[in-house]
Amino acid sequence: MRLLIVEDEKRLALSLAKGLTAEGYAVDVVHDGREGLDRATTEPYDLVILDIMLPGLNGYRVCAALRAAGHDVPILMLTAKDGEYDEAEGLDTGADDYLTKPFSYVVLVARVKALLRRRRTAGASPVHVHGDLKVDTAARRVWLGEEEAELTAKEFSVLEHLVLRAGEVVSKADILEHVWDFAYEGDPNIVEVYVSALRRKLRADLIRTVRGAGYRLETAP
Amino acid sequence: MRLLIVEDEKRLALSLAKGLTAEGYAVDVVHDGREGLDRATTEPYDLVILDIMLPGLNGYRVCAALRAAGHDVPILMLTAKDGEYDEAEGLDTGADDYLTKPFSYVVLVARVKALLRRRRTAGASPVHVHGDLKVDTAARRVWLGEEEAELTAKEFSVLEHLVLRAGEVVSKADILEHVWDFAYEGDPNIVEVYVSALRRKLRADLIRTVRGAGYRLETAP
DNA sequence: CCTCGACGATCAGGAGTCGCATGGGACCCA
DNA sequence: TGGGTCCCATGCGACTCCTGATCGTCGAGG
Repeated sequence: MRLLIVEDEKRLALSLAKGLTAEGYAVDVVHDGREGLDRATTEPYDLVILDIMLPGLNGYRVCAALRAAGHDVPILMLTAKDGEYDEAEGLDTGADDYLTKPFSYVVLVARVKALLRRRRTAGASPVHVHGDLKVDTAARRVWLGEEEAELTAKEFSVLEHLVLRAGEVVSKADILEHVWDFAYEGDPNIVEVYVSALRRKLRADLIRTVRGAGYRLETAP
Repeated sequence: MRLLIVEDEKRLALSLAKGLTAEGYAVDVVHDGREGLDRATTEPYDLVILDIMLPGLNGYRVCAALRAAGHDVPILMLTAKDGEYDEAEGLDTGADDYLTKPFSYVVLVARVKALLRRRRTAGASPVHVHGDLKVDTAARRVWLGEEEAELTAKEFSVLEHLVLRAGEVVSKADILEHVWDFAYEGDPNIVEVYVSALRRKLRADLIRTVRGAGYRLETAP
């Protein structure tokens, strides 16, 4: 799951990014509206956290422009508490939810999770079952049969991405784009390393290699 | 399409059942949470309409129990408008959508249809069937009858291109352009090589040669 | 009906690519 | 400072892909 934070208050942006990264999300941060719009249109984010008061292009306009361009990525607006900006206007321009500053970090995470779950296309349940594999994306826990597997954050993210598209072939480039953030420029070998780890910790035949195309999580055992 | 209604207000439950039956759905009704959970785990429903305030086991717990058991049937929650129950909590436990009482019948039907549609489009990958040939482009898998065929990346690409234009004659130049780099300058014999491989791995008469023009995937056996 | 030429099919082998495993180093957090 | 995660690099093994050559087949015209 990959998030974009568009927020010009750098301290806030940084602390959010840090916290959400710790939750296991891949997080990118930009500080003005124009760049936020560029990024959101070119990179595959699962959610955008969008401040309203921004240099360059304000949050409303970024939001409206995204919707106009046909992007339906969930957008969580951050509004100032003084009511100078209207939350209803935010929802009107196509935002999915809003949060009034100041807010607690716990609330933010809850909203983010709720939005991701609500918008998820492939079955809204946070629990995915394929054969004897069970993945709880909300709790970030994995079971193989009765046994729970201990995965690292990245391992889980890779597995999550495969599970969300179970049965389909997912290319390494696709996994890279969704699981790693913008700053990453390494080679796709890293995906192989993580798939290898998942096979070792789970079961080797769970993730099939489709040579020249990518990986596929097997649905039928 | 088979629906389960778990709702203890018998008048409401009955009127919903009647209406949805008229829409062409097969509808079962139960009046308490425990029985709802039993039914939902043992019978194959396409959607569950679940009231929150229920005798026996409340809606949240039914929903959570279903998810925990690995069922990903779409769940539409019915919540009381007084906010005594939290809609966010409903979504947290794994519901797909919620509706606040009182609601109009039209809205309910719309939501039901939307949920069923969302599920269908999400799960369905583009599968092409021609005679006993089945090609799943998302999974990159090919079956001939019951037997799955193992194709290499290039073989699959060539077949995919033919399948997308099934019944039409596709020239070798056309295949070259789409499957190979546009800059490819090798000789067209390469296409013949791959068609040959496909015939060997699938069935010889599946791909017809049209001398001087190209190849055609047979649609009728 | 036969012949010949052009087009297509098939085969095998080597070059190159792709994927896997592994170990080590950088970094972070306790 | 120590444990753990994450990323990088390397070497190996296996498979794919393409080339070129030979063989087969179709069909038009003599």
